[in-house]
Amino acid sequence: MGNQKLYKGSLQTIILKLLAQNDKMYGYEITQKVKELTKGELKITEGALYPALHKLEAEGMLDVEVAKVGNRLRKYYKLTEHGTKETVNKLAEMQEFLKTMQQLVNPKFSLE
Amino acid sequence: MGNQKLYKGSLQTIILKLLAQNDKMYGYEITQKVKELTKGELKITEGALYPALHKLEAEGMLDVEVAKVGNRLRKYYKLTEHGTKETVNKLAEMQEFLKTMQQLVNPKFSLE
DNA sequence: TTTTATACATAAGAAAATTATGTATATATT
DNA sequence: AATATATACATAATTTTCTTATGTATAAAA
Repeated sequence: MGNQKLYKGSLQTIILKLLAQNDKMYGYEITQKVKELTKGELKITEGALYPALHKLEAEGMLDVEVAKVGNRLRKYYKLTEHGTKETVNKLAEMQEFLKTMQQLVNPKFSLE
Repeated sequence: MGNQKLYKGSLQTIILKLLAQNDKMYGYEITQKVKELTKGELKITEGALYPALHKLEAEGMLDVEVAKVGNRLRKYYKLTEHGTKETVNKLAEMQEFLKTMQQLVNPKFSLE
């Protein structure tokens, strides 16, 4: 996990993708889900997550719904219509980025 | 090219990889090579490149050799022994990052 | 002759994270 | 019963890494 800094710039896309496949999620749940899906490779910190969620909400990509579970509160986030459209774009951009980087760092490329 | 910010954090690795396969290169050459290899997808700006080269040099990853071509100067950079070792690590980290991100954003993943 | 390309560099500012800190409840461990 | 860990939110200070703007200078092309 010395590659945490490579994830810089991809947090928004990760959040949007998770919400696209899970309908609604709350912050803490997102951190746990990412840890699980990446087998501990990526640990989203609260200092990164919450500001990112607030920003996505401010941009109209997410709607919030506060729920009380026991005596503790949760903020459930879900994609707005706009957010759903943007998710498609962000995922396409991510795929292109991954493809380009793969070509750049692929050992085979040195044989050209 | 709305995905320039996804490249944040990967510049060092890109530079090292290019130097691993080209022995020695100068700054401007690197910007052109990246533009060519990525078909214009990624344009490295001077404001990002030169500080990055200076940092790699300060860290003992690169050696510099100044050359005069015509009346203009070039600074050729090449990997040090330490830089060569670090390149291997950085490339491994990059591969792991790409693999993880691929899994995270892969549409198929939503079928689990 | 004026624009574009080559070739370096740095400074100001923005974006996105890390690290540290804070509050509070719930559960597990000793 | 006491303490540590997990759950759940949040923000502030700082750092990293970039973009944008600016500067200098030579060479080639329009």
